[in-house]
Amino acid sequence: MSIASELIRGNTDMIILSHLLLGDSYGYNINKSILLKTKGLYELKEATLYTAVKRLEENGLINSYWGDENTGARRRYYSITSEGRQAYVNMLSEWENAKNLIDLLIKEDNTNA
Amino acid sequence: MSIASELIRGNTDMIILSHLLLGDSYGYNINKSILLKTKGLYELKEATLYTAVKRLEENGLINSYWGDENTGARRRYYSITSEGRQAYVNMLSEWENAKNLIDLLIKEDNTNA
DNA sequence: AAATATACCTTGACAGGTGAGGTATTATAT
DNA sequence: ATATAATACCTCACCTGTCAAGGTATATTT
Repeated sequence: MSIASELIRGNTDMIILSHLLLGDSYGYNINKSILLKTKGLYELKEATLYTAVKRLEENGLINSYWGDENTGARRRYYSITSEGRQAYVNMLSEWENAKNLIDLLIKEDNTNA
Repeated sequence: MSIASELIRGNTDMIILSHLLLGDSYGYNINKSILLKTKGLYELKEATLYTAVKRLEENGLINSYWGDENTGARRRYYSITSEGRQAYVNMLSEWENAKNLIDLLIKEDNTNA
């Protein structure tokens, strides 16, 4: 696992939920979107992505349904639930707290014991 | 594991190295210092701490030696190596990148596909 | 006909974190 | 005196999220 992944670990669910706030989407598209937004700097590995959406659905944060494409490969679409929206708000808050905590712990002006 | 811990995961080494930049220290003190700096909001679990310093030493980022206390329990002191200093700089940079990447991915103004 | 892109999924292994357990010394409260 | 708490170290089995490697299937491009 790359260093970046090791640090992004634990934020996968929040990232996926954030994407679904904009509208229903499917796995492949979620990943392409991440790749686009980060200009190729980051993408979820497929196994990570499908593990995550499975976990999110089991936890009631998203629902899924098969799309009715006439052409191309079938797609499983995901939509965020109201529990998912609430969980997302909490995750955002936790993420802000974690950032602040870590930054506090690596600050230089330690009037330290 | 608390939610905060899941997000702080992967930053343990950086946090410990940051503390050792201020001078040699020992496990128990590192943890008390973290508790102080965060005003009780966060502390490393003992198992996490001792796993981390073992890993750091195996990787050559810190050295250790037994203190010569006349009283109280024995203490194993740790000092950061030059490799450790270099690794710390890299970790700081990785952390900034990870923060930016995650924040980018949860930003609201997604002109999104 | 072969390669690439789209699109899904599972399994085994790995790494960091942690609960629960252990050892030993010293200080404090009962 | 003695029990409790604080200081200080350590290990092991387990959990969780990640991911390499494998698989299936359709459509498009070379």
